[in-house]
Amino acid sequence: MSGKNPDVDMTTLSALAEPNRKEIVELLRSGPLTVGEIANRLGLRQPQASKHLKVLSDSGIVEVQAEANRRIYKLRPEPFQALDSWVQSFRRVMQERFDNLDDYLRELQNKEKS
Amino acid sequence: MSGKNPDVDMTTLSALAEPNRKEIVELLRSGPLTVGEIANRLGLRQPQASKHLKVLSDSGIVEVQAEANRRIYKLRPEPFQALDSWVQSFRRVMQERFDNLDDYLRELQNKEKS
DNA sequence: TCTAAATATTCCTTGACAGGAATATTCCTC
DNA sequence: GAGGAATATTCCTGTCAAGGAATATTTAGA
Repeated sequence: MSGKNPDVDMTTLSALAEPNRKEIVELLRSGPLTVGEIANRLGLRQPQASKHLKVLSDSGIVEVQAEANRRIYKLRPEPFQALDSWVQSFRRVMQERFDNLDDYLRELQNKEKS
Repeated sequence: MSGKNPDVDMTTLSALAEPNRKEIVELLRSGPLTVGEIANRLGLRQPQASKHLKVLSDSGIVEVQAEANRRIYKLRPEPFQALDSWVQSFRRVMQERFDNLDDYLRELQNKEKS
């Protein structure tokens, strides 16, 4: 038909595919945080927190603001917008319309099992 | 404030975090395909294609329909819906509103650099 | 300048995982 | 039922990434 589908950076996905990093992202949803606070709230050791934050930072998910001794990390909007666009490109799949007979029959079969 | 945020299964993310698997998913966006077709179009060897499809299947991203000799794989809507909900829970981040002074000042700084 | 706090970095080890090659399994056709 | 096509599975190997521990770096303050 028309133009290309939106894409999402693999580094975004692989960064989010690590449990601790995903938790960091969830945590930062409510606002910027310091490395120490992140480590504390998630029960991580400081070096691991720093390492995970570096990965998140390298992938552009997070940005740093130096505040004297501390580094304040916050989420960046772009990766989430890109991820959103990408997922949206599957709206046809998400609609879950049963357009053809095969799907319809398989759905009937499933209902019979219950 | 109110209820909990939507969550997304880690297996969904880690399954998608592998380049070949993501390509398989992109490919299946246009419709169900056979293992052989998937392998051909993506330049994969059949066993690797099968293995990746197993991972995708285990995570619920994909489902199989046996058709005699062949196995037809197609996308399942649920993981994408879940991923969509999850990303939507970051809408505040995605809006990129500069609600506070800090952000505003940093934005000014960036503009001065150019 | 010395110290302490906050953070980043390095080195090491271990486990997970992806690819290659070979083989097993299933099903159709003759 | 023998052979071949399509797919799954197993075994092996190498790579990469995460955690632990130690150390380096930066900054504020006395």
